[in-house]
Amino acid sequence: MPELPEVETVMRGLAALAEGRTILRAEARRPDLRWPLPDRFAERLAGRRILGFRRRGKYILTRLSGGESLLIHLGMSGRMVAKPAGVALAPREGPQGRFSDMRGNTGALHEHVVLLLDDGTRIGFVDPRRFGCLDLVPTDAEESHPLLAGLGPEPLSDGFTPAALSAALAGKRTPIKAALLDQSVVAGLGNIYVCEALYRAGISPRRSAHTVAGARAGRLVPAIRAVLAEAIGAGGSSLRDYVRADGEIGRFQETFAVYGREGEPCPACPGPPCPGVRRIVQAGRSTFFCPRRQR
DNA sequence: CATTAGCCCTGAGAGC
DNA sequence: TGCTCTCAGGGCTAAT
Repeated sequence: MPELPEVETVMRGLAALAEGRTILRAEARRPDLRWPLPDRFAERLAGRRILGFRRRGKYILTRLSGGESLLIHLGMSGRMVAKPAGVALAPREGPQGRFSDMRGNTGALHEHVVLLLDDGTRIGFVDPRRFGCLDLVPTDAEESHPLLAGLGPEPLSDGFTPAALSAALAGKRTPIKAALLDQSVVAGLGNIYVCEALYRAGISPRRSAHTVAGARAGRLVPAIRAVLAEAIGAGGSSLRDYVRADGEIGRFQETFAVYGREGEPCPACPGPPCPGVRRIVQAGRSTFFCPRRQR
């Protein structure tokens, strides 16, 4: 479930491995991702130099020579699995399975796209559920891409202020939980970090979005910032491995106060009268919160 | 226009 | 042991 911190971590890992390198060859093994790969995708990548990386919301933008950028979205289950130059891809156990192509290269099952770099690095886009997508976009028009055009402010940027958030929430009658998942309100939050940020800010996920203004918005903005910054700083400890050869999935849930902790004591007010962490369903998705601390 | 339900997809885990 | 069922959810489209 890559949200902003995981995408940031993956992007940094890719940058360390691939910035300045040239794509010798690309393979499109399965074009039917969330949207079909663009025409002649693999051919258009070959020979390009990788100039730099940036992140926008949950999207990675890879600036290439020739005036185009590679847009990457990891969806729900997407990973970038990299084999650094000169390192053999370690055999891997488990349900991911393995395969060998006709050249003898091995990779994980569901490896839909492969980039081969000029120093021998091999980067695979692996996405079992295929909710992710890849596209090519003119670099000078990245922000006009249909998937990026409607995104709200970056939560870690200066533009994300309590006043800006209040303005974006004004008139919205939906629960604040649903509003924060709306990428046009703020870009990059997913279910986990919305739950955690609302907990830190002491705001009920059921509260009508337009009432989050003034002091509440003043608490929520720094709460969002803090939880994202901590998650990034924690190494995306869960997902730093996503860009490693072994594709190991790290620890995840240990750092969370409420997410996935239904029935457990609230970290801030353990014991009665606090009923502990509750789970409700909003817009078809689980919300975890402390009903005593969050109002 | 605002909001919600449905859909896509596969693996993990629970229950029988 | 092995099957079936439920859940996970990002972001779109269709329906309300």
